[in-house]
Amino acid sequence: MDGTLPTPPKPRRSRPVRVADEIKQWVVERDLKQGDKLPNETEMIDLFAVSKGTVREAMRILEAQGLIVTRTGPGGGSFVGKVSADRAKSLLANYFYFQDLSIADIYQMRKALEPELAASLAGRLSEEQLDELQTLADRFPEPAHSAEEEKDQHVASLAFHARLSDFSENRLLGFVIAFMARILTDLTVYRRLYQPPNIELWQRGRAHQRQLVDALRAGDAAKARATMASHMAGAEQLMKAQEARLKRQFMGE
Amino acid sequence: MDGTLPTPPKPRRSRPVRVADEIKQWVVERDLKQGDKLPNETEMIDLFAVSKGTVREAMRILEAQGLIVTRTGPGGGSFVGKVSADRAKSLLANYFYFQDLSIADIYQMRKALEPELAASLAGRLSEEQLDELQTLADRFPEPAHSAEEEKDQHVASLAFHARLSDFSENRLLGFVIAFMARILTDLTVYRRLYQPPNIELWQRGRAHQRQLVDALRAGDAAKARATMASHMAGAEQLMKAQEARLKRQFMGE
DNA sequence: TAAGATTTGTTCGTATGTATC
DNA sequence: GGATACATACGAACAAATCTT
Repeated sequence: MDGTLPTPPKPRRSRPVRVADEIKQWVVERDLKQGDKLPNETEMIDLFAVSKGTVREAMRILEAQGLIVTRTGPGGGSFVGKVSADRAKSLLANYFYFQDLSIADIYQMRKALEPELAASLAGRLSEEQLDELQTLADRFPEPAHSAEEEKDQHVASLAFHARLSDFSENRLLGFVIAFMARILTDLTVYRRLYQPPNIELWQRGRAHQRQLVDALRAGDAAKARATMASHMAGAEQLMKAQEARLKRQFMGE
Repeated sequence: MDGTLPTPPKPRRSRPVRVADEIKQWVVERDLKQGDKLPNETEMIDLFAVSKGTVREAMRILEAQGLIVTRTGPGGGSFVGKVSADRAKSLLANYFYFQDLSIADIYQMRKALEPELAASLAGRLSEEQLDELQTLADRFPEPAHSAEEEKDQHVASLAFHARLSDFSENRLLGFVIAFMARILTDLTVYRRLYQPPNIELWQRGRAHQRQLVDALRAGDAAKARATMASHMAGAEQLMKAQEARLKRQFMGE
């Protein structure tokens, strides 16, 4: 039976896409590392037996994924490039653009992860790193006078968390936390949140950040975790008051 | 002062990249949704005053990010496309290809997130969903007889977690958990892990999965969380025995 | 089944831009 | 500044896929 295939749903990948895959494979087979040079256009044309236009489209595909970079001129060409954290966040943001994320969803994650991060960093940061965090936490010592200033304070607070995530040795944990900070920052910047700022909660949040730096300095993992957990609970309250679905934006780059 | 700009370090984005950005903006301005049609090639050429090749390269960039899909023929053209979870995972995997992730890193995350997922699903799954999980958990009732079978069991176990993550209403939480399951699956498939399988730990893990389904069915969030936490601790032990850096592969699609 | 229409897919030739020497 | 080695961009032609009649 079934002598004829029922034409399986074959999306028929175009030639540039196939060539892009072949190039990837070519790179993997040769175990090329970041910075290594790929064949130039004319060599690619011979290698994969396609025209220049097709090669170029394939290169754009790889470039869009951050896998290669290209330079013109002598000594130029295409090179294996390391995908940057920033680009990875952008590509991921494109996905969540189509999802229906709520503030509550993000804070469910933050409550689970940020205390973990805090605990794992206790006693492992250098003086410089601690000082930098201290500086970030000490910005905006005065209560906000305007909605605009309120917004700046919130962005600064998120920057504190993003910086903290940079210090994590666990790249996955750090990335996810930084990604959430970015989403919340975009949300804060693009929207006019904060009609009725809750001064008291903000003050407590800032106090938490300072306490956290102290705990990190003292190497007290348990206290760092508890402080962060408390901080997250407060921040969540603050955000939930402004319950909003995340802005759908065709984000880029 | 500064009558002349000091020519900031401008990487000079190529024309296709700029056009891709313009198209994105064009789409956002018109608030196009998934499935909406974009102008065809010739219209794009007029619209952005570039050649056909440039338009096509720009389209490839957007396509590589999953933002558009393209079909040939009458009624064909380019359409706004929803970024699939699978593609998002692939793009993210490209980033972590260049990072140095350890088993311990992933399990630090799993221990924090999977119990949270379990708790949030308690009492919220349909009979069908619970039965499906039960079926997944009941596969491989016999202890593994070979390393190959051992591997299959591990992959099946990860499939259980991946399926569980699909049911989460928190898309971010679900995505991150599914992503980790995928990384671990790839790791298991591509590597010959499991020389000395620990039968007892595996049995306990399978028992945990069944207990978890029971707790979910009973709507007992606390028990679901505790069971999952215990399960993660066991799985971590099992994996750490095979401490390995994650395979570096130029992953794709 | 077949022909025609529509739209993307692919190639080639040529010219221009850019960075290095 | 000129030569060189690359990528970049354009335009015209043709091929392939797919829908309609």
